[in-house]
Amino acid sequence: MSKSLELTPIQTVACCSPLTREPLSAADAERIAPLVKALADPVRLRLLSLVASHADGEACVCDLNDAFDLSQPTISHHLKLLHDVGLLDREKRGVWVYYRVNAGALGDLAALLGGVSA
Amino acid sequence: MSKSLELTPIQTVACCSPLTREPLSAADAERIAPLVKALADPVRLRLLSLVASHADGEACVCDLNDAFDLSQPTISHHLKLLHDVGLLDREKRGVWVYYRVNAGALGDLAALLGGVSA
DNA sequence: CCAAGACATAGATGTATGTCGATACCTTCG
DNA sequence: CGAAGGTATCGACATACATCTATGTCTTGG
Repeated sequence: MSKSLELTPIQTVACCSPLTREPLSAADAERIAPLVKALADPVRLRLLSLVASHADGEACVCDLNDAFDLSQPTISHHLKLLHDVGLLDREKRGVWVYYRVNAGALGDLAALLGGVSA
Repeated sequence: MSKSLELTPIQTVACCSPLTREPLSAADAERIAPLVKALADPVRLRLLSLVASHADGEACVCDLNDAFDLSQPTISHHLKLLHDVGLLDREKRGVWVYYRVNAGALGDLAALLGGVSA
């Protein structure tokens, strides 16, 4: 709602009215699009789903790599993208890296699309 | 509304569990991604929002063109894309073409992301 | 039936993106 | 310390995509 110095996509999504209530400003649309774009790939959809539905709500990269016929750098690239927009949180424990979903961000995005208030 | 042999993105979205409940199958992800991709553009986000929030829930292409600093074919291209995935319905009345949002499709997509039941 | 206007399609072009192999970076273990 | 394994970064490449101009199609008015 109020603009501070710079709004992250997540913050923009959380503050905006549902798409169906009032026209989205060009500036808001520019900030939200990268977040939606991060989801607009079958591999990233599955990654997010795998992490979200995994035991304890977190998944190790090693588990995720095995779920795809893709190279390790490619999976790493997709995870980084999801992390950069704020949909996945990252935590390194020892040698392994664990990802978990930012449920709030995903919920805010759903609210923006569906019109249900956050 | 039931076309049995092949599932449209919309139908896939409507039938799948929320992303956070169970891992999305590769096939489902492939069908859903185009729908999300259709939303993953600032212009299309604004188009959808403009149509949805317009009086009577529908908007003429002529109105939409004026809202952007883009050529008419470009807007037409984006509208076609949104229509092809089922997010916008199209109706020609006389010289003008009116678009309205498929609220169910948008809601189903939101449910898929947010985990709220469809 | 022809001209004008609203919208769609076609073809071209620059940029973004998904993927890979090679390699660098860490952390643990012997 | 040095090797091994897990993960990230880099550079390259092919494809996808957003945009434009030019043109086609359809409907209405004169």
